[in-house]
Amino acid sequence: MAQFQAVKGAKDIFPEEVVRWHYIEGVIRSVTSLYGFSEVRTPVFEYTELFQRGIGSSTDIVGKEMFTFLPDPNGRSITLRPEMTAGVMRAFLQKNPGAGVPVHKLYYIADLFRKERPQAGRQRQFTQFGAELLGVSSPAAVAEVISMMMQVFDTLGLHGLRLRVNSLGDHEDRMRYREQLRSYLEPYHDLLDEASRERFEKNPLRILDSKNPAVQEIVAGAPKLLDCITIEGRAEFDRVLGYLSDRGIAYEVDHLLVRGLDYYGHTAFEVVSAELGAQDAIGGGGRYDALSKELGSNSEIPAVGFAVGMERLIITMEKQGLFATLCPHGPQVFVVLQDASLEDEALRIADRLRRAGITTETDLAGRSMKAQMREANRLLAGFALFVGQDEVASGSYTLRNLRTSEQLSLSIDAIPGVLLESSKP
RNA sequence: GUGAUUGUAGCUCAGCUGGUUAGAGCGCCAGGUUGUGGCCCUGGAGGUCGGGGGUUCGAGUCCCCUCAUUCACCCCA
Repeated sequence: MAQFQAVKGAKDIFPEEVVRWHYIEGVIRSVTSLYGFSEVRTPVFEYTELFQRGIGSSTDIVGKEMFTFLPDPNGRSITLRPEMTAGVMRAFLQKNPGAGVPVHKLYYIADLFRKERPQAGRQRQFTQFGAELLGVSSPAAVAEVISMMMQVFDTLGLHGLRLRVNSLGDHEDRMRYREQLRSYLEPYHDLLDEASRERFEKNPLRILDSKNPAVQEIVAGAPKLLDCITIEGRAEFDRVLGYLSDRGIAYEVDHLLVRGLDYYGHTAFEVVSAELGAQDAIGGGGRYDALSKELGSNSEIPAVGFAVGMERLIITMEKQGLFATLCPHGPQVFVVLQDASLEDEALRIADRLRRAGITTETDLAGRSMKAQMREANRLLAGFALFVGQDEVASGSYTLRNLRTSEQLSLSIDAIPGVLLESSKP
């Protein structure tokens, strides 16, 4: 047992896996650029009030999951970001104070921190890929954002994901619905579990997405949030659905979908993967028109966005065998030296090959030739180049093709050409 | 925060109702091939059995505490 291990809920990512991240990040960068989104990077910490105001102090995230600290005795409380939307909006408002807001399209791939108990698909430090469309939140804008998210999944080859959408209406709609839901649940009050009873007082909407089967049964007959929405709101939601159908994006309207963050309103959505176990949401998002004012802007900036959990994405892709094509490639050549006295010569040759643009490795540990050859094989090197007394004396080096086992004797000057030629597809 | 689970070699794991020097596979190193890999054969190195305490003639095995892991609740990506 090592004396130190990674902090609970934090993971090391080694090269074999980093390859996967690079691949996914590449797809994200290309798809987002197709939609005209540009990357934004914001600080990993923010003043704590930003999250209290933005996410809402009644949420679990703010209530009990934040890594918060005081930088110095008289300083302001600071928190490691538990999500990106509040920070991106803050950055945007800081850069564009009070300006008439044109459309801005931003995306990010960022590390976040939440002090939860780790479990499958949940870590204390995790990464989200997300996008924020600021300045419009029209049905077309909502559809655009959902469409981009789905295109990323699609390009990665994911299948069997379910997109659930719902409309949370505006604030008044929700207040109205809240009362309807309360009066519906009233007679069942004693049948509800403890958590649901508490929500009955504080935030009855959260009872809708309870995992407790008994509660789900009760909730199944509850009035629908969608039915409390104004005609205009309902029409907008239908237009979003129309755009999705139009683009061939499958969805299901889920009346029980309520997102946990306070700033969401109107359209909300979530994508779940059957491969994930209990934490099955791979991504989610919605409209958050109210956030800008909550953060002190004097004009409301309509906005839509989503976030996708990178680790959950990777788990799902792994389960679906989508990394199979990602084959590792070794160095083009491994320089094998006969004995330690030739180290200088071997390093000179390696240096020369690298300057010629050839990926080259050599033994740095003074190991036997057999061990060096095994290493070359393990690394998936294309060739082995032998550096021995004979070669140095004659100036003619032995180059062995490790795939075909063919060997050639070549002058150093001829080697780069042969290697470059052989690595062409 | 709550519940359960697991913790033996670098890795994946065996170790029956407590009984002498703790095992396997893979990996690693060396040799079989004194200048050559992948397959095969032989040998070798490597373990405070998570940590602490207790019961016992005797504990990897039983009890308590503790730390860590994993999964679930909660919540969310």
